[in-house]
Amino acid sequence: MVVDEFTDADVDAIFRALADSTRRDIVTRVMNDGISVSRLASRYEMSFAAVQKHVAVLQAAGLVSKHRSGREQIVRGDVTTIHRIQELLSYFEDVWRKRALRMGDVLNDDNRENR
Amino acid sequence: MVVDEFTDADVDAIFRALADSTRRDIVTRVMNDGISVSRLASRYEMSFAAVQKHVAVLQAAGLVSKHRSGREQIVRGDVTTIHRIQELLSYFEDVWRKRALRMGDVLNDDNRENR
DNA sequence: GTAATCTACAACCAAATGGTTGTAGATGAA
DNA sequence: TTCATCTACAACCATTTGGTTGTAGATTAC
Repeated sequence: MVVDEFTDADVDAIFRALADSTRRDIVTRVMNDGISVSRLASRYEMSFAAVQKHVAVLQAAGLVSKHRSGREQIVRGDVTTIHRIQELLSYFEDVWRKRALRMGDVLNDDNRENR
Repeated sequence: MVVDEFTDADVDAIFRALADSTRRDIVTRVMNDGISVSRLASRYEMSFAAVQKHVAVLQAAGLVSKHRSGREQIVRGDVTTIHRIQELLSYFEDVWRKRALRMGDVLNDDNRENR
């Protein structure tokens, strides 16, 4: 596991969920305020069922949650998980940056400045 | 596209490449110093060809590069792309954190047109 | 030279993915 | 009640993914 709270499978699911532009779009859309699945679906050129599946993938990854409101199902960004994912992304930034720096130490200055 | 330099397909490939614990492990391993594909393969319980494919996925996403050294192929973290990906991850952190702001401005490029 | 090692790549396979259509159950509106 | 809307979910399909084995080409070691 990478960060305390996440298992490898969790991280897989999160990155997997983000590896689709429609799903990335959905996540940012529902961060403002909740949007019903049907309203969401009307904005994409695919079937309602397809959007339903995308939402399910995001939900399984913990990026969004759903709650009923009458006959509608409201999708919204799951703030707590989003925050944990921010930490996850920061973690990877850290690992890469530190490792890259360590590699820079090994190399000479010319190589460092080549970028 | 989400960040200037990346197309949607680029971002797809990057997140997709990271959605596998073996590949995440490879990325962090080769950040220190380059490792040959065979040496890399010896550390995982899968065939050489399988590791070869994982490296190919990472390479296609721009996360690592390969260069020949004799009969070996050395895999190393592509520092410039890694840096751009750090910016990408920061971008998503920003978008999510500032979710109270108008979303249309932030993600217009990523949007399909509504009807 | 021959043998061992490293890589590339094709062919194949099972499972997952991303889409579709169709059917059925709740719920709200008239 | 009746009808329209929203959702859930199954079945199906094509493509991709992640793995395998096998073969062949370079390169190094002896």
